[in-house]
Amino acid sequence: MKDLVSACPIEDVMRVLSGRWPTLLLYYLKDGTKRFSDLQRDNPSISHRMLTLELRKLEKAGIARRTMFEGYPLRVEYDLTETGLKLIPLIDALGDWWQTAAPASKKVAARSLEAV
Amino acid sequence: MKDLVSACPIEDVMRVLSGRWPTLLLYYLKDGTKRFSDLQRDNPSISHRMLTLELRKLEKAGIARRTMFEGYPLRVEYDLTETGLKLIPLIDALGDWWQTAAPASKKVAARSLEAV
DNA sequence: GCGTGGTTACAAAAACATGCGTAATTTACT
DNA sequence: AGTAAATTACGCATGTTTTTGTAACCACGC
Repeated sequence: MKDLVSACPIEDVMRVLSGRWPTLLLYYLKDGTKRFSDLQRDNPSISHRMLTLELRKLEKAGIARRTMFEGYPLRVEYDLTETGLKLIPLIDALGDWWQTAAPASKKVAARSLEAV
Repeated sequence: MKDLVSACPIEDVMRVLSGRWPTLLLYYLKDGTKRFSDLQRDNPSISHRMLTLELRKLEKAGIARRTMFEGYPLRVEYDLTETGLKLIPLIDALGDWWQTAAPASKKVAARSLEAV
């Protein structure tokens, strides 16, 4: 039986941020409150199933907040918590690091291809 | 292995850092040069195969450097590149963020995420 | 035959996609 | 007026694909 909360905080962080979607969603949510359908439009390649699952994960981790409005058609809004907002500059720093550091090996080619 | 370059830098970064091992290996490599067997000892729960695969990934991403010495028994050493070293404070910042921001609710979150 | 750093083939698990169903109200069509 | 269809944010069942794990084997020199 594994440890539920690991000794290393980095392990815990990566349990939340790992994968294709979490940081991307952060990236879109930083612009402000978004509805489910907004996020779908922002990132058409995510399936609606993944979108719900990932949003729940972010919510449970205290990064995003989910607000549901009564009535039909359904309306649900998502935005970042204080904690989530603090995460943004850290994610950005990672992006910057990637772009500035060791450009040679990374920019193998200006390839178009599946842009998200 | 998938190509490391896409439209969004964050996507690229996470393609390298996602998963259980990359950041952990970073964490151990930051202490200095390590041999394959050192890393195995540092983190006994990683499988032999995963360790080689992850190390190759870090190498390919320009984060770690692999130095092989001729002769037997084989000797291979790993350490961080300049680029890799620059990544360390960013990873640390993520760890700090996790610990400082709403610590109580997160330990709960980490637990419930496992259940999912 | 042990220890080193690997590889290969195969199995298991996790991540992710696809398509259908649901709700109450509004719009559109006949 | 009456019916059909669209809307929204999901849940569920069932794929497919990707990642990770297991185990065995290789090379070599001592």
